[in-house]
Formats: sequence, structure tokens, C-alpha cells
Amino acid sequence: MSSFAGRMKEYPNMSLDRFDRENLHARAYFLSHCHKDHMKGLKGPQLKRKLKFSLTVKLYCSFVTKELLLSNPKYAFWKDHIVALELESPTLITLIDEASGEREELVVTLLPAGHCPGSVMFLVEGAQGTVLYTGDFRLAKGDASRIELLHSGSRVKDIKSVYLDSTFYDPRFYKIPSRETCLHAIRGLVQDWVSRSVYHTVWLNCKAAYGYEYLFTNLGDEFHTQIHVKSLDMFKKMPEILSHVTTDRATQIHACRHPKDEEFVPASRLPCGSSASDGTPLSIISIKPSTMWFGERTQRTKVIVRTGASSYRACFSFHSSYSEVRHLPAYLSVCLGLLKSMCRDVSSSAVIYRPLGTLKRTRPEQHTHDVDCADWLFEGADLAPVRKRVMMQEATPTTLPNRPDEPLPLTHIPLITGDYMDCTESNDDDEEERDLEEEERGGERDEGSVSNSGTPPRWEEFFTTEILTESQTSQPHSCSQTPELFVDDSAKLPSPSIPLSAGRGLSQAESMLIQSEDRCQGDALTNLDAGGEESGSHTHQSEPTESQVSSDFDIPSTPDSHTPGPDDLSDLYRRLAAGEEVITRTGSQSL
DNA sequence: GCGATCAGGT
DNA sequence: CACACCTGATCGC
Repeated sequence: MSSFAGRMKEYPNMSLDRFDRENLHARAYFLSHCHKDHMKGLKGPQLKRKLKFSLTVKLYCSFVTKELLLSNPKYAFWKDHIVALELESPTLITLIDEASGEREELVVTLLPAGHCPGSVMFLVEGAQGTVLYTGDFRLAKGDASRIELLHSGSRVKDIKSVYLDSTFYDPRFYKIPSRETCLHAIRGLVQDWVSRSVYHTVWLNCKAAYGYEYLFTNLGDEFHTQIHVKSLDMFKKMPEILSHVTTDRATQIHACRHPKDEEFVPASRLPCGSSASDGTPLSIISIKPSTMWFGERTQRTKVIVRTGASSYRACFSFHSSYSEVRHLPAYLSVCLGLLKSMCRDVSSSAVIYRPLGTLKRTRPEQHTHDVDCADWLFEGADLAPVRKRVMMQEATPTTLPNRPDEPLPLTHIPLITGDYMDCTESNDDDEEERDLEEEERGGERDEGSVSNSGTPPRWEEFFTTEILTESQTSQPHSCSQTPELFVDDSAKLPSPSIPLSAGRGLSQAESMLIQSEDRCQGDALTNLDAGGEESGSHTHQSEPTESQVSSDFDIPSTPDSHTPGPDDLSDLYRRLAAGEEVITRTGSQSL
């Protein structure tokens, strides 16, 4: 669940990704992507009633999101109230108060978010300044610099606030292998399996959500097959996706799901119950795309880890990693700082970077419903990661379950100390739990895979407004969403790193607000090389697989990590809280 | 019978 | 516990 309450303090008349409570009074709605946790209240009867009597209230989203949304009949009542916007086309939107007639003009621009089909960020420009709401995103370092509308001329726009997806804003996710790296590894594993015989079948155990289509299209192309899925309805106007999926069970790659029989799946049966026509039993492996599972590892792991006789975990994320999350506001503020100090207003010369003030942190062991979210958003708290699962009642500060303005007692920070057995599924259907990893072959390393491209992810390319005919859809054809669209070019931005790896100094949070006055500049934390070496071991066995793919990426890979002692941490926090320089970088500085 | 919420699952 | 859901039970209308 997104912890974002739906409104930005600069523009409280618009609601984004939340449609309940206060948001029922919004003058315009914005949906960044079609995941349920960003659609709370969207099918509620109250909103439905509101729409009936309103001529002006609209829902703005991308064309793909509109399509996905309307493919679910429960949202059909939105049909005449959705305004789909093109990506990267600034659009003037007038918010009208239907009671008073009061008007407010905004220019809203959708920017690609790389999270799932149709996902966008909203750049809002208006009387209260320019703000960026990211929704959920996965952008690699450097992607932001390629988004033209974040810039004005050669400079980054003066962005007042960034509302940031910080799902993996946690050092455990310091670095997540790029999409290409993950895809490459998965492709290798699939290759190794399906090439054995036509009875060798792969089940991609994907969470029921949009976001894996990239995997389907690429695997489909690679293996000249279509992926079996439960339904095609939502993709009927998206030929690039549609051509790669099928409801015909006779294929070697499945991503189908069936409620209820999760646990019977791997070795014996697919969720769809498919079996070979001649009665030969299928040999099935399951591959479970995961991110958090890898984040929990305390030792380096491969991109793919074998967790059982026929089951694997594959690293796959549609959220940015810690360093990627940090990069976005850092990129914006670095340029902002330069702009202010170098290009403007020479008289006031010095750019003052306000100290962070006190870090708002929360105790890891508290998870009960917090209530401060809406509150701090509107009360101008400083840079403050918010916790997840925050409920949206307005709450008085005194009800805060934790006093975020005090440094955490160090004893409450769980240090990752690193010596437990890796690669066991705690409650899974897997039999043997050993960590056999995969591979080697190809040896493309994440950091090494710098590449070309000047293009940010464009899920929109999947989309067409025409509905394809049966014959058109049955032909797999090449997909324009090639891996190079998702380049990890972290290598292009050399920068120092600091060992902030142990523990979780800053609480994990899903959304947080960063305001320009509060931001320190500098991209202090970018990854060092993860230092993956070629994994040497590959005994070839015949059992399920000791397959050889290339994926020598190790996770987690917080560079130079050592477990800081309480003194180190306490000193670090003190300095962070005081806004002191912790690391210096090319003239500017940073947290 | 519906929605909202919670508990439990992957 | 996150992720992004899904199912099922319970409660209130």
C-alpha cells in the first residue's frame, strides 16, 4: 500500500493515486499506473456518485493505464471521465471548483516511470511551483537526464518538491541488478531447461500484477514462443504485449496463475493443469521473480538462486534501488544548486543549503498503523522518509507512535551481521533447500553493461489504439522494447560511495517528500562496482539444473560494507542530523 | 448483497 | 515486514 495520502501540499486540489477520504473532494484525479495499491477508493460508491453529478472532474492518466483500468468492468463507470494524456506532452489542466467557480491552472506532463505498462510520473507546474510526483518508478541512473521535460534548455528545471517512490529506499537494496542483467540470467536458465525436450516447461511464478510484460516479450522473442497467461483482455490494444502471450496452454513457458493451487505447482503440475498431449509427464521448474527475497540475503547471491529441486528465485524489480532512488532528487538538486549558484542571482551569491534538521526516523520494530503521513505532508516537515502502511487520518503530532525527531537508539537498528544460511525459503513449497546458483556464460556484468541508448523506458510503445484481429495477434513478431531501453548506465556517473550499508539508517518508506530547500546536493551514494567476479563453478549435473547462464551479479552489494559499530553509526547520524558533510563530491556536497 | 477491514496466504 | 496482490471471514449497512 502506498503510504502517500493522495495530495501534494503545493496542489491540494488534485489527488494522485488515492481516491478515498479527503481525496473525494479533489477537483482532478491522477493515476500513475494501474496497480491496486495506487487505486484505493477508485471504485468506491462515493466517487461514483460524485462523478454522476460532475461535469468537470476527470481522471488523468496515460493511454495504457486507461486501457488497463477499463479492462476491469468494475472501473467502467470512469469511461467518460478519463482523459488520457500523451507522454511528455505538457497539458494545461484547469481545476475548477464546481461550487464557487474558482479556477486554478496547471501544466501537467506525464513522464515515463519504467515501473509497469502505462506507468508515469507527473510533473506539475503551476502557481505554487514545479513539483514532481514519481508514483512508482524504476529509472536507472542517467534516465532522468534523458527526460527532456525535466529540463529547460540545458538546465534542470527548478523543482520545488519531489514526491518519491522509496519502496526500496533501504540500503539492503543498495543496488539491484539492471533489467538486462536479470533478464539475461533468466533467459539463460530458461534456455537451459526448455532446450532439453519439449516436455521441459518453465513456470514463471509472477505476482498477479502488471510489470512482467517486459520479461514475457523478451523471453517470447528469444524462444520463439508465446507465454501462457490467464487472460489477454487487458492487452487487446497493446500488440507488442498481446503478440507474446497466449491462452493456449500448449507452450513451454507459462506465467499462468490459478487461485488456490499455488502449492501444488512446481514439479508436477502447472497452475493451468496443462500436460503433454501424449501423456508424457512434463518436467517443470518454477522461477519466482523476486526483489525482497534478495534484499534479505546477507551474503552475496547470484541473480538466480536455486531454492529447491525444481524451483528458483530470479532477481527482478520494477522499483528503483536505493542508489537509483537517491539519484533522482540528487540529480535534480545538483543541477538546481549549480543553476542557482552559477547562473542566477549573483548578488545573493552563496547558496545556502539548509541542514537536514533532524532526521525523521522510525523504529524498525513498530509496524502498527502510523498516522503521521498526511500530517507531515501538509505541515511542512523537513526531509522525512515516511513509513509505509501509514493510514491517512489526519493525526495530531502527539499521536505519533514514534518520535521521529530523535535519533534512534542504536540498539534498535538491526545490523546486518551476515552469517546465516543463504537461500532457504522459509515457508515455501520447496523441498531441498540448498543454494545452488546458476551460471556463467556470456558474463555480462551489470556495471559493465553500459550501453548506448538515449531513451528512457517507453512502455507506451506497446500501445496502439487499434484492436488487432486474431490473425494479427497470433503472429509473434519482434518487439521494440528491447533490453537496451533499460540501460543501467550507472557506470557513466562515477562518484564516490560511502559505507552506509549496515543497518537501515533511514527507515524504509514508500513515499517521501523532498523539497528543494531541504535537499543537500550531490549524489553521495552511488554504487561502487559490485565487484562481481566470474563465478567459476559449474559442474554439469543432469538433475534439474546446474545450468549455465551468465549472471555473476552479486546481491546485496553495498560497496565497502563493513558493519559499523554503534559509535560509527552514532557519529554518522549525528553528522547527518546536523547537516554536516559526510562525503564530498566534486565541489558540491551531500548528505 | 455490498463494501470495508482484517487475517492469512504467496 | 516490505512487494502486489488474492481469498475468505466478519462486521456494518
